[in-house]
Amino acid sequence: MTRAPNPDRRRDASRKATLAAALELCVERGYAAVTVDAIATRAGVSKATIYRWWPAKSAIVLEAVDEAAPIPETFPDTGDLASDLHAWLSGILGVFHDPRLGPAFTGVLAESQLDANLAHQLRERLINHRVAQLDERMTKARKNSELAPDADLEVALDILHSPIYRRQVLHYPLPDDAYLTRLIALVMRAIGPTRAD
Amino acid sequence: MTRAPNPDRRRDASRKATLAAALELCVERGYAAVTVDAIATRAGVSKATIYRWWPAKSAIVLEAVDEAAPIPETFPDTGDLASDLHAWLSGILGVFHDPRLGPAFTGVLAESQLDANLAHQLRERLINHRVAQLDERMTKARKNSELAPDADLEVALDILHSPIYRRQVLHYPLPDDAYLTRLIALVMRAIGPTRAD
Amino acid sequence: MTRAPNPDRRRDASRKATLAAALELCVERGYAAVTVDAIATRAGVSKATIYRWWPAKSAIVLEAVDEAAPIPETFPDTGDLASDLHAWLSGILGVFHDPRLGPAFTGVLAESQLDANLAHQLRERLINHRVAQLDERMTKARKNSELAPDADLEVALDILHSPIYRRQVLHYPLPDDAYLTRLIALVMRAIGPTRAD
Amino acid sequence: MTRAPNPDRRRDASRKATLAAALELCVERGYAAVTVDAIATRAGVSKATIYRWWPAKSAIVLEAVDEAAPIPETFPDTGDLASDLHAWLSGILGVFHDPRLGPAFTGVLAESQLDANLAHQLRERLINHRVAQLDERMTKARKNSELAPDADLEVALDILHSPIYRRQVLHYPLPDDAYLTRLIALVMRAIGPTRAD
DNA sequence: GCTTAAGCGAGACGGTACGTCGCGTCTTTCT
DNA sequence: AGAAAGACGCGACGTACCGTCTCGCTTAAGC
Repeated sequence: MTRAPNPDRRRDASRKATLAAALELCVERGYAAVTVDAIATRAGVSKATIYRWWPAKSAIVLEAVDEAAPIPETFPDTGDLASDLHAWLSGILGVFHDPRLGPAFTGVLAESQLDANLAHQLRERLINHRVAQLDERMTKARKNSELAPDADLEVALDILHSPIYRRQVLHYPLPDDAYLTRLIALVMRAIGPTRAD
Repeated sequence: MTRAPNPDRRRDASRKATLAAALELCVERGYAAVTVDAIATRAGVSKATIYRWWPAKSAIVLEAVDEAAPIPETFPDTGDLASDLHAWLSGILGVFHDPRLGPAFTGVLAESQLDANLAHQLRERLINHRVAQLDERMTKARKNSELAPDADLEVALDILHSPIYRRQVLHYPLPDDAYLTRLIALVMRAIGPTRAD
Repeated sequence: MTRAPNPDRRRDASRKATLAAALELCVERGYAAVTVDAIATRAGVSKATIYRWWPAKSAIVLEAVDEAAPIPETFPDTGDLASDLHAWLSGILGVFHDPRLGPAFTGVLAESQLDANLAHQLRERLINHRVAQLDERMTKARKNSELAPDADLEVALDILHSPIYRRQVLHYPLPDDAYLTRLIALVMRAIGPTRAD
Repeated sequence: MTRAPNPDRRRDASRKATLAAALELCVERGYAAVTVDAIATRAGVSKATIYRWWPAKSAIVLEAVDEAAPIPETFPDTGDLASDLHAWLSGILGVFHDPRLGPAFTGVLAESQLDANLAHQLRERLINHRVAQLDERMTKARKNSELAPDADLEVALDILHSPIYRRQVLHYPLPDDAYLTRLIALVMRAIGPTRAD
């Protein structure tokens, strides 16, 4: 039984070096080809130290992505919902296209599918609070009559995000701006303010 | 260079045993924990034979899923588009819930995300022709004024499928019937013929 | 370069606890399975402290054995050389059979074989002065005509001790009393005074 | 549970390369500093293969020494027992002094002390049958009146071998020719033909 | 009695070897 | 020639110990 280590005594330099090395290696070799050994060597950190603080490669990369992710966790609010949504979704796509984060994030996403625990971490650290913001904005919009009073926000929200994942998983090209515009248009047509004006 | 083997002399019993073993093991241990060695042992087939005919575990499982998948490749056409869509999407979800296929399919899907080639195979063998059918049905519906003449079918199609994938990847619960109903309602509101103004 | 520590300020409780822990662990797990970490934990002493005062596990155990060894460093002299030798050799065997010291001593002995420095320490601290006593006694005996005047004491001494080591190394059963008697008889026949011709 | 491998299918080249590498590395670095990894690398053999056939480094080195040991398993018989013994013991010492075998044999010997199983192997493969020969020769000599009829051969045999081990363990210089002569002289004086001629 | 420098317990760390596992290739023998 | 059996080289895994280190805390000597 290896006792739990004391986080207070953790050396932050090793932690940072590990996360940085993980991201770099994902870029250079692709997530699947990255090994914990390679991360340790690149970071100048011992494997024991890595395993002391992370259970697996996926956890390292997840934390690295979380830490390095462009922070926009607050939803834009320009008053124009459609364009706010566009900006928001563009932001999400930005992570996939980011040369430094894309390969890493893709890898974690793939592994999440086979690892319920990792998926849980991923949702907690990267997804849920951002989605909550979107939800809030939409709810407010519905109150403000920017949306139909009976708009099914839950489904709408799902719809807005989901195509990114399907395309990512099946290696279809990710949505571009034009696609986003059409997507948002379709959704607004379904849940926009009742056309009875 | 090992010459390509002659498929005519291939022993079909070995092929079937391999595919069956692959599916069983995915059920028992989960896709990630299945190894080619285990498949070979379970199937009573030599590893050399397996590698003669498949490049990797993922290819075996993909073929096994393809072969065992409930075949409904033809789109239902009851005249009621909404209910046809519901049936169709239920069918897709059936593969995920199928106790024999679910774990295997999930695994291939996950690995596809990291392997462009596998994703290509997956689309070719399991996805594209089915989507084409859906596309055809929708196009016909638009012609028949079951849908708005300017309905953005490409996006609509995407939207209908995508939530399954997002939920699958992030380990959210998969859509149930109620959700499908709401999803289809939303889409129909956007592209349905209603706009009788 | 870490400066040499000041022995005056050394905490004796830590030293004793370390030596005791080392012996206990040798008994419980066998010398080979004892680790410095385990000694430190058991003794409630930090590893830094251990390495401040000892270079390695072997040195700790050697010191522990030295300290705990039944002290009979003075050679018995009852006038009967044969029985004195018997008593003496029994004493040596006692260390091997001592439940508290045996495993530890065995371990140090084994490691000595691969570590010239440790062997040197071992001879200095545990062996040489005792052998010197035996030597002295034998020389006196030769002077007193208890032994032949031309007795080859160096070889005789060697012979008396050596079987213990050979048996120890090769895991033959250690000499028992009967064996000692025969051994001493043989030696006395070779170097005893008998040759009254 | 890894099933036992089939020795018939074993690749002899790998076996030989492993044994050779083990011996070389013992010479270059000393037994203690040799690692299984290093043996594998030097031999161009995988670690898995090594562990398939040997349980530990010590077993490899033991087998290597056994295989490479100068074969004289037959006891010389020139009619002159003393000189035969001298030749025999010189032969044993030769293994310790052999630049190719010495370090390896020393290492196995040391480790035997801590590993009853290894000691058993060592006795079986290298020691017992040779000692049996010596025993036979001595018994014959006693019958032929080259030795006293009541000579205690068991002890005598022990005595002849043992000093080598004691000196080896404690890093005293190994016996040289002069010492052997004196040792044999002493033993012969004890068990030689009764001086009443 | 106050400072200060050492010893100390705790335990994280970089390193290195361990013994195992899975991959994809190969060799042998049988059919 | 295809296949079953399974040994092999490779390389990553996750663990264990080593000996060093950094951190506060204690503790005694010198002011």
